[in-house]
Amino acid sequence: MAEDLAISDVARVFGVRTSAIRYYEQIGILPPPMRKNGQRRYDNSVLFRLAVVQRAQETGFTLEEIRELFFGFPPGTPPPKRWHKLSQRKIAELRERMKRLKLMETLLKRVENCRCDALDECGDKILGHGSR
Amino acid sequence: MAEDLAISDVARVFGVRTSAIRYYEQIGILPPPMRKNGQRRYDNSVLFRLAVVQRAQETGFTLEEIRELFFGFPPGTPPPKRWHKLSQRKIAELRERMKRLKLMETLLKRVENCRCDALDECGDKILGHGSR
DNA sequence: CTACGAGTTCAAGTCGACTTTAAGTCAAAG
DNA sequence: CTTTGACTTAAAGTCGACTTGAACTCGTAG
Repeated sequence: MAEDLAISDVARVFGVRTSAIRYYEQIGILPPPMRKNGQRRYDNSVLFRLAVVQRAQETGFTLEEIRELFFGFPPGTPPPKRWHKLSQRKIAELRERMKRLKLMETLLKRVENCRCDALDECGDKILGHGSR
Repeated sequence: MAEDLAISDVARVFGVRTSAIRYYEQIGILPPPMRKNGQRRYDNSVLFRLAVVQRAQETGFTLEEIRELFFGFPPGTPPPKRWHKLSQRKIAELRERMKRLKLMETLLKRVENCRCDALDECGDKILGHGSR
């Protein structure tokens, strides 16, 4: 297995800039790695860690929440429990956002059928007949 | 009808701070109103304009796009045509975001059933069995 | 020896939509 | 006359996730 990765190697694997890796270290999401001549050298454990980080990001977690995932629980708390707690919150958030997106879509469709002459009048009508 | 509104009146009607009104003027979304003793005085046309702005915002347009809506078309372009052009883009964006949200939800649910011991291993599994 | 590329640090910049702050003006009330 | 409250301006601050820039150090190639 690959050991002794330079920061640029790690960055390349995940398609991010080296500055992002340093940033993650700075905010405490990646542990400070060992150094060779002052330069960071990573072993492949960082790859797994970054995989979790990236997937969690795609899944909609902020970096703050991701830190919580790693360090916000008493040591020994099993991962499923950790994920579970954060997921609950997140899923609720997602549902909320979905609802708002759907509302937007309806509004946009309604506005597409609008036939008024003045923009301001137009907005007034939409506003007047809004769904709440 | 109400004329000669102070900035605080306008702000109160729309539930925003006066600073927001000045900001809209600054970025060219509201026209500079007349002044009385150096202070802004609005007539009610600003109310219609702001109604459009607010509704457009709720609907997911950025202020930049809203300016485009007002000023980005040859004079005389009817409102429906204006809305139509922007809506097309926006609806596409919305669909894209919806898809991503749904993906997130599936991922979260999958991770809830995860039973691994180490967070890193856990992420690895999710990553390895990701849907793309 | 010198240049090169890749690494380092710390501070500052970016984006969007505002807000906050500091310092000043004005009219009405006490 | 002084205070109060609402207004004015320009500039700086906020949030999140980074990026960019300046100035510096390394080991290696020519």
